[in-house]
Amino acid sequence: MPEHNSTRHDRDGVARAALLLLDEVGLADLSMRRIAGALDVQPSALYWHFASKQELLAELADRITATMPRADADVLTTARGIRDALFTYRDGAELVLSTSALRLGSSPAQTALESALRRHGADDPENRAAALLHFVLGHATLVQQRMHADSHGATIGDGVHDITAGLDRVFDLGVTALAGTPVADDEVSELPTPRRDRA
Amino acid sequence: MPEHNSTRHDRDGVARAALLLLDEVGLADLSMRRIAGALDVQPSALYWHFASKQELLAELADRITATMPRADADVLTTARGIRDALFTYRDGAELVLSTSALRLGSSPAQTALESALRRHGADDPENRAAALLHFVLGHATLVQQRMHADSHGATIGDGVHDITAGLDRVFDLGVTALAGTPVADDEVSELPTPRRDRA
DNA sequence: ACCTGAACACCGTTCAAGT
DNA sequence: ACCTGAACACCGTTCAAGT
Repeated sequence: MPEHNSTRHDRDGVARAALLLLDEVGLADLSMRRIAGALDVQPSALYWHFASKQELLAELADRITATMPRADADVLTTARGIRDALFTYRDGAELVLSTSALRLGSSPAQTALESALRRHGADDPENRAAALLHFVLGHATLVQQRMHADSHGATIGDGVHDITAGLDRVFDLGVTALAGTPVADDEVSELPTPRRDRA
Repeated sequence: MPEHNSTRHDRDGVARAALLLLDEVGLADLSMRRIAGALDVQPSALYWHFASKQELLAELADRITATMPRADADVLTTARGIRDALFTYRDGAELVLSTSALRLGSSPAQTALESALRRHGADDPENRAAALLHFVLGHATLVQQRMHADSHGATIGDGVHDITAGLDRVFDLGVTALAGTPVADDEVSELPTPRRDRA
């Protein structure tokens, strides 16, 4: 059921319609002509609001990653927040990955990871944050593609549960390992990390 | 300069031409019509060898990942070998990532990582291998896109050296962290679960 | 076994012209 | 400020027909 707006549109409206359509049809079928159709408008009309499809996709990627988690969360929670933001829209991870080639060091996601790592007392927080982001993007892209493939592919038994659970374990293991062991407790002047003496 | 073969082609020849063309024009411009043109053939001729473009791309991805490193290498060497295989062709990482949604647990890359992890004495080698592969794919995709973006984008000074070097550090840090600390040396005999009593 | 020729239903993008 | 209409140079895929 199309939108049928008799009003004219602005940049925000176009982006919102495109995001809705992305969730319906997926990235491969998200054409300028389809977006125009959803807005009851000629394809050429979109080029008043965006210079190119690439620019429109970049806007969508920015909107997807704009939903960033609490600023005071720990590393695992922050990483999960990023992953879940990518999961909010169909093919969100692939879209962000395709788009985030530029501006590698400045994304809000990487910033959030970096400060969480600093609170955690990890060494080399900049590079660790980058590695963590690369892992999350790769992982989320693969998981999302697999979900899509399973949904209309040959489903053998009910292995879906096991697969999803297994992938969640892979995610937690990856994030935990990449967060790193905090540096020696007595070296951290400002934020004394809890010592593990409960064994 | 096109190929100009007057002979007919087989599946292997089509795949090789496509791989060559991929390196020249990149994934976005790798159309069936262009591949056909490189072979001096009508586009429809390709459909005798491959059922769809998707199937052809999957074949290319398989060929890219078929170059796997020595079977007895350590984890870092194995991971670097996978990354370098992805770097062999333009957009190789993106292509493999797009294609490897299916058959997640059976790739030769993951198998190589898993046995390297076992030799390293890491715990939970299956999930670690998966996490490692996700990281390598995400990292390589981002690096490769950035290389492409830099090559015809706004280059500020000579920051390319620093960027590449920084990304290499991120890669090594990520792989090392994901490889995990080996379990205590004297516990590794058969497989008795290690008790952590070294604190 | 391998390819041509023609067709079908699509693409992104540009640009004069309308309101 | 926002859109139409028409055009241009492309896509992937199918299918009868050729050799």
